[in-house]
Amino acid sequence: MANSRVLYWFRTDLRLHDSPALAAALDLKPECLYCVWTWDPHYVYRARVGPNRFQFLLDCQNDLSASLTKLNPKQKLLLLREAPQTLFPKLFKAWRISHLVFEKDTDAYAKDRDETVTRLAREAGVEIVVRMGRTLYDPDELVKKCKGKPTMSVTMVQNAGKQIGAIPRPTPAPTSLPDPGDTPLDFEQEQPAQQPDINDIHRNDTEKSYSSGISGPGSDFAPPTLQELGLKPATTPHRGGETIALRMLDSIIANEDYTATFEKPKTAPTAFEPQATTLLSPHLHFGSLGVREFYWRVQDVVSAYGRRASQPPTSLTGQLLFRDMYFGAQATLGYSFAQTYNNSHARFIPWHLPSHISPDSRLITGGYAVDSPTAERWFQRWKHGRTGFPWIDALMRQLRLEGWIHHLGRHAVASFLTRGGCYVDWERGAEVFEEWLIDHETASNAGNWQWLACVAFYSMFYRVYSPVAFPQKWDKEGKFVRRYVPELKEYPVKYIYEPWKAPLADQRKAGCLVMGEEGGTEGEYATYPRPMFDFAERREVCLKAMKNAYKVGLYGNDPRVLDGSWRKLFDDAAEGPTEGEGGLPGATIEGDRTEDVRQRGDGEGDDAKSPEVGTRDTGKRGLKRERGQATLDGLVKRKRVKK
DNA sequence: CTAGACGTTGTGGGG
DNA sequence: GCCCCACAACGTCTA
Repeated sequence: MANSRVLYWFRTDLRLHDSPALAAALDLKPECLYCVWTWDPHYVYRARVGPNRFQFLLDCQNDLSASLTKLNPKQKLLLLREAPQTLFPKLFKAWRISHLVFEKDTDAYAKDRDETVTRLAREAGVEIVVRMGRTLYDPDELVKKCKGKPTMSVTMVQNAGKQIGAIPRPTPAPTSLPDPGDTPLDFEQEQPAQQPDINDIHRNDTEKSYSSGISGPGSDFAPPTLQELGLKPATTPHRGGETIALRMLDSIIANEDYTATFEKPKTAPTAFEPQATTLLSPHLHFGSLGVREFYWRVQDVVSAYGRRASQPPTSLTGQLLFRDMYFGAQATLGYSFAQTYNNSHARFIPWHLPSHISPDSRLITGGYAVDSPTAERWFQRWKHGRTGFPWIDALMRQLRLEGWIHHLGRHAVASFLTRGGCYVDWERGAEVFEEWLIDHETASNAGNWQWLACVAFYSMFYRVYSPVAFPQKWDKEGKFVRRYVPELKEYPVKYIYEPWKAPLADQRKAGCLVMGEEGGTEGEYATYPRPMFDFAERREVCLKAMKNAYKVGLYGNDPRVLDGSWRKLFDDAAEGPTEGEGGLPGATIEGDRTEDVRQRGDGEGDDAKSPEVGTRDTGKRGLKRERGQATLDGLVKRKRVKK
């Protein structure tokens, strides 16, 4: 379209190849093209994002910006430091935008945000172009073909997919780009409120990404640095960016046997350097790899390979179907997909450490009730890799350090925290994964936690993962444990998964004594914690409790769950906070927390203590899932900064 | 409607 | 390495 001035809004599509939305933008034959990222306070302060995932995002942005410049020296990614909801009306005018183009996003917050932006664009007379490119199928279409029901099995996705038709081939990356127009900033920056800042546990300095105007400290629209965000250094070896993603995909595809015969359950969660799976998940999350590019590159190898190729759901393309399944479920259920409360498809189980619920929004707040000091201690020891079970601790330490663990490793730690050990609410575990995973995707994370906790998607709760037996399927010698729990490096193979069974003489010889809860040193020896419970005993307790909760048969939207009267259906002595009769699942609601336990940060010694029974909160009343535009407005300070 | 097979990824024992 | 079974037993999908 002649004379069109197009604003291309990058979000979770940080790539040039396989982007239907970018192709649509270029189809407009724009007179000028602005490539924009809006630096959203929702992500900076109100979502759980550790330094590793932030680094991955910045990698993706910097790589994309360089690629844009390669196609046209005048182009780059223009990072604008303001929430899109407040920025766009000003920007549309200042840059005389005629079209706004972006990729469709069905995440709950993204839907709210995009509805607002769409309304603002309409009011400004800006035309909107939206294309789907994030999943194999448009989640809304999937759901429509399922008669409005959430996609709760891969079979449903496959059947719906057949009706929708073939998955489109990827669109090629552009080979040239029009110039951007001028970028005047003759308007004021609306600064967000820094509080609540649920990421402050990851900062060792002040967060400054909004304090130097819309175009940043160099006035050049460059992405910020971790230092500007006040974040501690990243520790992951996994780096982001489309260039890396495409190189990784090339090397996977080059190995035809691996690509065509991949079977997820047979890959080793204990493998490191190299890992057994593709490591492409964070690239799919940020969009530095196009999902249809991945699908078709694999599918072409599979088609040529013949009968010996593996099939969905275990094959590589099968993994993508699971991703679509979770997106389809989330698209139907919205914010409540990420919690049990008010979720029609999640089973209600009276877990320990239940979430606080905001009575107005019916959404979890980010805080939780400490119904049992023991469960809280278990949770903290789990989070920081000091359970005394080397397999679990190695995984949790790898997760914290590198931001990625193998899918089956995620199974092991999730089963252990919930139905197969601690009987702690899966929402606690999901929050830790959200904080630390570089590939965190709300739909997949919530869905997989529901799967492992046996509250949805999966129900064979009697299949419990053993922290001792499971890893031995792949790693008899315990190489993985020795890598991530180095204090056990010299332990005999016989005791590597059960160090508490090693005779004292062997412990001394290995230079590490099994004692206490913390780990540390004792004289000349290192120490490793005793196991925090007898696993066989906890397995029995959990099985009995799960069986009972299944028999009671409540779902998250049952009136008795909503009003707290579910307790009448459980024996007072049953596992979990089942005593008494009244109150919401979390036993506390907003404004009712006399014994608020504040988060003590992420440092050493922040766990393994025993807080009093009471409540625990992020200290900043999360509100993470509660924010529509109305509440977002409330969080935006009206302080204006002249640029 | 029912019956039976199946469900990406359990464990422990046996062949 | 592969298969089978018992354990005690869930929901979904298909015939």
